[in-house]
Amino acid sequence: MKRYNPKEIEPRWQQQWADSKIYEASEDPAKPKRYILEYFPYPSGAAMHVGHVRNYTIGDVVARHARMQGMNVLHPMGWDAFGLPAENYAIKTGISPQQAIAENTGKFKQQLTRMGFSYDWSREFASSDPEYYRWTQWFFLLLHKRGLAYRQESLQWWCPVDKTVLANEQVEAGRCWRCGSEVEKKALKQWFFKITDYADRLAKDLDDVDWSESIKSMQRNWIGRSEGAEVEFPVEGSNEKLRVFTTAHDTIFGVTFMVLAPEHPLLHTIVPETHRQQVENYQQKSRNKSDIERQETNREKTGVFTGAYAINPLDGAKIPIWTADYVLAGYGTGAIMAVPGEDERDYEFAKKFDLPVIFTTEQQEFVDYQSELKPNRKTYKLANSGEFDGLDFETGRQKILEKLEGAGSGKSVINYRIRDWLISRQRYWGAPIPMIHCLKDGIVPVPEDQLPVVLPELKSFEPSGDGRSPLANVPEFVNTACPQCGGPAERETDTMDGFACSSWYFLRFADPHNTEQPFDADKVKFWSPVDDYIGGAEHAVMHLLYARMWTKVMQDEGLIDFGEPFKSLRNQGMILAPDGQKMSKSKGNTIQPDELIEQGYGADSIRIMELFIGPWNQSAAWSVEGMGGSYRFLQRIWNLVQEHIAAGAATGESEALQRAIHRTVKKVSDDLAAMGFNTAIAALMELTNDLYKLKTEVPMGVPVWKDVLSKTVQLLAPFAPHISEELWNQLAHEGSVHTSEWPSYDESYLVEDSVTIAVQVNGKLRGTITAPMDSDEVAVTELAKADEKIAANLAGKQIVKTIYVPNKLLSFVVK
RNA sequence: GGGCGAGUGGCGGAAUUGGUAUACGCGGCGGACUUAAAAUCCGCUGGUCUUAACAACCUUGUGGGUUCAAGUCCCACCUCGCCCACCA
Repeated sequence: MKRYNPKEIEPRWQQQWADSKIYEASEDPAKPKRYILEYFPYPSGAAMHVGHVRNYTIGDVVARHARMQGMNVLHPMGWDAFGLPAENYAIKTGISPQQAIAENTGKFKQQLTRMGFSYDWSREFASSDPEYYRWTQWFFLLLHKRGLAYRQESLQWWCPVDKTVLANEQVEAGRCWRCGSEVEKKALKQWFFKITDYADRLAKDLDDVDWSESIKSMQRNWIGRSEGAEVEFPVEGSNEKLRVFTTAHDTIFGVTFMVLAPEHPLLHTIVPETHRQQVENYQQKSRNKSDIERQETNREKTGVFTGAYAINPLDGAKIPIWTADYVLAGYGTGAIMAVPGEDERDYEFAKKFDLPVIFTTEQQEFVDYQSELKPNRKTYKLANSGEFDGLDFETGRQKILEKLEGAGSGKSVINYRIRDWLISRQRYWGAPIPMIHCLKDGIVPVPEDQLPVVLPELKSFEPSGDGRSPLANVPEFVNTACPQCGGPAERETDTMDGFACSSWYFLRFADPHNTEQPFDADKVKFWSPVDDYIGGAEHAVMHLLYARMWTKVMQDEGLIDFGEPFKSLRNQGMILAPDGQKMSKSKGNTIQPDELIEQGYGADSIRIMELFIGPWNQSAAWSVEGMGGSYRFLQRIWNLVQEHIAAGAATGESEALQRAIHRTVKKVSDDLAAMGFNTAIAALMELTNDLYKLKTEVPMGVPVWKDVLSKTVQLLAPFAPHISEELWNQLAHEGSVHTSEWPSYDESYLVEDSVTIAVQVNGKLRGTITAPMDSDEVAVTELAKADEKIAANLAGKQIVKTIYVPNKLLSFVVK
C-alpha cells in the first residue's frame, strides 16, 4: 500500500497545474464571474510566515470552491513593490531595490506556489514595473487635470529616521507607522491629493458595502463628518472677524470666552502690546512640545489671555479671547467659542482660569455636550438665551441658526476630520511624480506621451534628510526641457507614496499587460468590482480609504461605472506565535511554511491547520501539536482510498454510507457558504471517523465506496488541493478534481427513520427516548412514560403542562 | 474618555429560530499490534470524585431577571483584546 508522502505528490501536482494553466481566467460570459482578491504583498526580505499564509489560504479556499460551483473565477496575485520596506531592505543589504525586488518576488512566488494557491500567474505584475507605474503617473496627471492634485507649503509630519514626510494616516500616536520613531513638524512644499472633496461620498457609500462594522466605523471615525455651523465673532476695536466652527450653536448664549490654537494666524494681529510677550512665550512653549508630549500631559489645561475681546453676534456680549493648545490648529477654523456650561473641556478650562460659567438649559446643570446623542438631551429646554428661552433643543438650534444667517454672521457647515492626502515622499523607491518646474511657465505636467517618467537606477539612493529626494542629486534626471516653452526646466524629484500604486492595482489585474491604456474598460467592467477582498485589518484607514477615493475619481471621469471597488471585505484574524505573542522576525518566533513542508507535513496539512485552528476572522496562537492532527486527518483519508483500491471488486449497497456522505455534502456546502471553514473541516473529520467504522461493515471494493470516497475527495479539494487531486486521479477520474462539479446531496438520505428525543421534567433532562421520525405528542408521551428513569421522576407528581417540540424534545411541568 | 469585539474542559474551539452544552482536534489515560520503540488502529477523558459502576448535584466571566427550557434574550457589573483619542 502506498504511503501518504506530501513531498512527492505536492510538487508534482503544482507542476501539472502550471503546465495545464487550469487557474487562468478569461472573460467567459457564460459563467457568473467572481473576483477574489487578497491584498498584494510587499515582497520584503523576510519570507512569509504562517500568519501571512492564512490570508491566502482563505482566499484560495473561496476561489477553489467557487470554481467547482461553476463560476468564472479571477484570482490574481502581484507585488506591492514600491515603498519603504523594499527600499530599507535594499539599503541594509547593499543591493539595489530593483534587484532586491526581483529576488524577493521570486522567493514569495515560490512560497505561494509551494502552498498550492490557485493564482492566475499570467496576470502577475509588480507596482515598480515601468509598464505599471507609467499608468500610476497617468492617474496622477488625471487627478491634476481634475484639480485634485495640488502643491502647497505647510507644516507636515516628518520622520527623522525614514527622512520623509508622511500622510496624516501614516502617523500613529505621534509615531511613524513604518519605523515607530517620533515624528517632527517640518515646513515643506508638498503634493497633495484632495481626498477631502470626496469625504462626504467616502462616508456615505460605506452604507452600501458588505464590510465588518468595525472597519466601517474606523473609516467613519477617520473621515469624522460632523454637521454644525460656522459663526463669526467680530473682534473688538478691529476689523478682524474671528471665525469658529461649532456643532452646538444652540449654546451660543453660554459663550464666556474664545480660544485660539497657538498657531492661529489672528494672534499676529489682534493681540495688544500689553499681552504680546506672554502670548509669544506661550506659542513658543507649545511649539516645543512634541505631539507625544501633548498627549501625555493630556488633561492638564494650559493657556493665556490675549488681551483681546470678541463680540457675541447675538447679544453683543464682550468675550475675552484666550489661546490654548487644547484647541487644534488643523481642525475646523482652529478657534472655538467656549461654552463651559455645556462642554467638559471648556468647563475644565474655565475652572482652572476662573472664568464664568453660564448654563443655557432650564436644568441649569452641566451637560456634557458629547452626550448629544443621548435621548435625554432632546428633552432639554433653552434658558439664559434671550428670545429663545423655553424652546426645545432642536427648535432652538434651528431658530438660532436662522437668526445668525439673517445677520450674516453664521452659516450651516459640514466639517471633516480627514485632511488631504499628502503624497510626496523624499525617497528614491517610488513612482516619480510626473511634473516639471519651469521658471517661465511654472508647474507643467509631463505630456502623457512622455510617460513613464522612468526612475533611474542609482548606486546611491539613501535619503539625505535635507527635505529633498535623492533624485535631486541626479542632474540627468532633474534637467529637462519645459514641455510648453522648450526652455530649461527641472523635474519634480519627489516620488509618490506607495499607497498611490496600490490604489488601482485591483483594476489592472483585469487587463494587466495593456500598453495603450491603464486598462480596457470592458475587461474591467467584466470582472469588477472585487467580490471578495481578503486581508488584515491594518489597512482599515489607509489603503482602503485611498483606493476608494481613486475609484470614485475614475467613476467621475467615466472610466468605470462603479464607485466602490470592494463589494465585500473580509478581515482574517491574526496568527500568533505559539507563545501567544505577535510573530516577528525580531522576536525570533516566526514559523514559516517552508520549514513545515521540509519536515514532511506538506502544504495541505498547513492549509488545514490554518483554517481548523479557529474561526477565520479570529486570531489564534499557532499550535505545533495541532499540525500532527491535521496531517493524521489527511493520512486517514489517504489510507482509506488505498484500502479501497487494493480491495477486489464486490457487489452490494450501503444506506449508511450514503447517509454519511450526503449529510456531509450538505454540512460542508452550508459551512462554506457561511465561511465556516473550521466546522467544515470538523465535518470532514467526522465523516472520516464514520467511514472507518463503516468499513468493518461494508466491504471495501463495493461500488458505493468509490462514489463515497470520490465525493469525500471533492469536498476536501478546496482545503487540501494536492492530496485531493492525487486521490481523484487514483480513483480513476478523468481531469482535475478542481474543475469537477461540486457534489450535491439528496434530501432523501438526510431523513432519518427514528430520532432521539430529549425528555425534561421541570426543565431538567431526565432521559432520552428513541421514537419514529415525526411521532405525535401522544405517542412520544407514552414512550416517555414507559421509560423507567423518566417514570421514576414523574411518580407521585401531577403533570401540569407538556411541551412537545417535534423530533427534538418533550418537556413535562409537574407539581 | 469614546467605538468595536470577545469571555465555554488541561488547551484551540463547537452549539440553526432559546430546545440533549462541551461536536471536531490537541493533550492525557488505557488497550491491540510489535522482541521493543515509533507509526497505525480501538476505547475512555468537564467538576464534586480517590478503584469501578450507578445515582445525585454543580458547570458556558460575576450577580440578578424573563421562560416549561438560557452559552443563546433582558438588566447591572467584572476582565481581556483591538481601534480612535482634547476633533469643538
